[in-house]
Amino acid sequence: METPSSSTPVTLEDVARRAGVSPSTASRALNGSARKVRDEYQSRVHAAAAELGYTANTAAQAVARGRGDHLAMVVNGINDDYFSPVAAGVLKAAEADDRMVTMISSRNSAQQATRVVSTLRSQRPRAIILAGGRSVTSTVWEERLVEELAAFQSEGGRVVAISEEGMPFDTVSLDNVAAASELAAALVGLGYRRVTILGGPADARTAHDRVQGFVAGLAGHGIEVPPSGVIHCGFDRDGGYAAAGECLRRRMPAELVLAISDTVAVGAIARFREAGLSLPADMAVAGIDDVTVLRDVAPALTTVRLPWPEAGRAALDLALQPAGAEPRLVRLTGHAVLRESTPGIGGR
Amino acid sequence: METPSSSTPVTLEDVARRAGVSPSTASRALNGSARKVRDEYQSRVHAAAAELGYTANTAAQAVARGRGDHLAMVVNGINDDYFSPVAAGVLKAAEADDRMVTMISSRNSAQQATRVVSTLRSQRPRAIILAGGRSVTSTVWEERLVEELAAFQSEGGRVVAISEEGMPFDTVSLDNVAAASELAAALVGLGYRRVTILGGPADARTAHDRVQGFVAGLAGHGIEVPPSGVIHCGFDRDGGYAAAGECLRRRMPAELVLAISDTVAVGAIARFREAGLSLPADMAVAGIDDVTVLRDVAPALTTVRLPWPEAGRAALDLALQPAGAEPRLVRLTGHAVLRESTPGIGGR
DNA sequence: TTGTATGCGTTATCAA
DNA sequence: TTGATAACGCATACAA
Repeated sequence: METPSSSTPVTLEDVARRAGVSPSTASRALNGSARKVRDEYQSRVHAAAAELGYTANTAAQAVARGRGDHLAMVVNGINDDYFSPVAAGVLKAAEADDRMVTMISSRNSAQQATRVVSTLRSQRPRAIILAGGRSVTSTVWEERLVEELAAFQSEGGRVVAISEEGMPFDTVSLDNVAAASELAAALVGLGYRRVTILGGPADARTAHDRVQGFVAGLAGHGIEVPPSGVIHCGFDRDGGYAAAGECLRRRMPAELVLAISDTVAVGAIARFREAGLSLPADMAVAGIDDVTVLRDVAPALTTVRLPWPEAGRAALDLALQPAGAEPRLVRLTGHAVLRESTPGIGGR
Repeated sequence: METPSSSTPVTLEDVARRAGVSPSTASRALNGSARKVRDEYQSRVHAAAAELGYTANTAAQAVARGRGDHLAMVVNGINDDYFSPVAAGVLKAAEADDRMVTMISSRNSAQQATRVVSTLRSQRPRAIILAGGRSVTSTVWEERLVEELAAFQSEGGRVVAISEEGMPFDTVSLDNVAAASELAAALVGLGYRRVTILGGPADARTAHDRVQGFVAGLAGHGIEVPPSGVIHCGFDRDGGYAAAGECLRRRMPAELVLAISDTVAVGAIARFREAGLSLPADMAVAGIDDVTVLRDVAPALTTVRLPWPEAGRAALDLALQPAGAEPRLVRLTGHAVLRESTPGIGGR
């Protein structure tokens, strides 16, 4: 209960001395594993620790044990106040487990990601969680990234990737192709025929898969999307805004716009509205993710609900399990949620 | 360039041996401060480090130096995919500085926050950033929290609070009273007279200040808000939704609803719409924060733009400076942004 | 079960 | 400038 106005942290030795036991006993009583300490000592040590305001030095523990106990996560980038659903999912799960997670942004670049993983590695965390961010064709830097992660793993760390499959690590994958495909199919069912796809960055794996899913889903119902029917853009609101502008400029004959994400969809909606279109009457728009912050935009956005919280949970669970002989794969799927932004077309 | 498939991290000693120098020299060449190493050794050590793929063990450094170099941040809570603007601001600034920040949620409770700070303390971070979350009347747990933080500071750590003033630490404050007041005044200028306030949690300091600002701003123009004109609710979308429901139930004669935050406002909008009201014709709504994800809700939300990115930057800068004799205070202000959700009333 | 001694990877001290 | 040596705070193998 003391708040020493002095300046040096209380150490385990201080506690031990106060409790009249050896440092090892204090260690076992406080942070040790199997309870092998006499009840009397146990309580005396705890009392001493409380009185002194002792807090274990996790850095020292990490040195002694060879590895820390916290998680590290690499996210793609940080856009003002919108936080990637992936990151939120992991953070939420970590919150439930009372775990700390160190976050760092890869700034949307595999090169930076490599640097960043190297830095992360120096923290000796229990696990590194890599959230999204791969590109279609694996670049040199991406190979270096995998090497760096593999090195971390071979040192005893755990690595788990979220989003795209194909990395030699435990992976939680959201089936982007299936998600996009299901959505596309559902919308064809509502009568839409002429569609334009807002495809995000051409080299981003997630975006690529979703576009592919859209195309496949449409093709399954006899609708072909010409290459010109896919407009590439940034993966955010502004990207969608710009792409919608492009869509208008080209006077594309679309009655439905399929965006690779909700945020892109929202940007598109803003642009269309600015152009004087009335939504959803003049143009239907759908996205993917089911970002809850956007539940209340008008018209309510048709989307695919992706189980981000579950993905975060799964990633954490994988991270806490010891590594298996083979990389594990947890595959999660989403489902289309049809709302006002795609009321359907009477026709055909 | 090697990726050892073995299992033990490369240590400084390995590097030193490889370079034919002592560990001390290697340490100085790689992580040391003042350059006092012969050029030849310098390059030999760096070469060896690169060849071996050496990464400094920050945990060990933290032990040796007595303190780590990363930042820790306590946020209020994590709501699905919406991330507090404060946290985003700090993270963004950290991204620019290439710094890692360990995040942990206080789960909206001072008691948990105390626990959490204790945990954080054990990491021996360079600084702890506390984002919001204080209550109006300081509770016992809040006192404990301050004690805990003070202890951390007296051990050489830095503490900086964001949001409310009044803590004995360096603080970045967003003037909530002024923000709310300015908004209220502007809206009175648009002709609104009958207003209901969606006030958030009665005991949350930020919410309290904003309500106070609303009341003051209205009072400045001769408009009194009776106690019944303030409806308390959760600090999130669902809180706003519920409060708007309450507002309808009580048949409050409002023409304008002032919400303490954009998310609360959005919840309210959803509820009003559900009730068949046409916005903004039947009801004007305004919030505070200017959350960019919500820029595109329809009708566009009138709000107060708060400089969260700047706040994050300022907090980081304070955290990196050595502590001063007196707690520093950086005061930031926001400004009202009038948009479609409050078109104004011709009247009076 | 408890204590002693040693080690973890790095930095700081102090001779050389 | 460099290098041996002693911390740093904690965990653990081993002996008691």
